[in-house]
Amino acid sequence: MKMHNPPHPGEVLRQLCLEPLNLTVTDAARSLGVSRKALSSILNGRTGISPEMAVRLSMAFNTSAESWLNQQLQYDLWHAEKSRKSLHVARLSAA
Amino acid sequence: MKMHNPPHPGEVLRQLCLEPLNLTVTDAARSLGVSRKALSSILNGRTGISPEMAVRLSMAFNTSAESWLNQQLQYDLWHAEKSRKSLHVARLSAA
DNA sequence: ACAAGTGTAACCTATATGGTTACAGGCTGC
DNA sequence: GCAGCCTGTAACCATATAGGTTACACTTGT
Repeated sequence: MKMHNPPHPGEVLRQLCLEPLNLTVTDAARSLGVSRKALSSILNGRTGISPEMAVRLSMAFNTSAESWLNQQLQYDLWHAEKSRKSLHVARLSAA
Repeated sequence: MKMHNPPHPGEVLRQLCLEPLNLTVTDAARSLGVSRKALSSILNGRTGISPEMAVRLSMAFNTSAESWLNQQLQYDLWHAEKSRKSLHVARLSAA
């Protein structure tokens, strides 16, 4: 049912990529070709994973770009669903 | 392999939701609770599907918000992959 | 004490979403 | 012909996001 608060992709990135390799934020950012601030912002849940960042992560960690964007999608969607009740939309489909 | 240029979600929206119900852009926008310009911009591939818009579509057409965002993800990712070669990223993982 | 790593604030930029208004073109019916 | 409706879109606005640089304070290890 996927009803639980999905973690921010930044948490996953830190736990699954940086920590196992004992990478510092500074070093990882340098390798990714982004600023230390950009990576820190993701790791601390302040910024989402952009399509370009997903491609960078896939290159550096030999993973799937789609999986990163999918985690971001789940995270964004979960928060968007919280405002579902406040949107006034008329039903147009059959049922 | 999903290697083909994915269609913009706006095309799909028009063909699968508006046309079957004989909905005008004006009427659909009113029902969705957004401006006619916002919907037109999506239908013509100029704007992506935002999380909030995905929830609106799911309410109006009794569909899954996730499916709309997934289509958007595929579309965005396909374009982001095109710049993969121009990004300088150092490999950090094992292989 | 000093160096390294970290989070983050302040500032800049570019881009994206979406609203309102207004216009021009295409139909359709009278 | 003309009125009415639908459409795309331009111009303008506000807001939010992503990312860059610089600088600062804090913590930790040597």
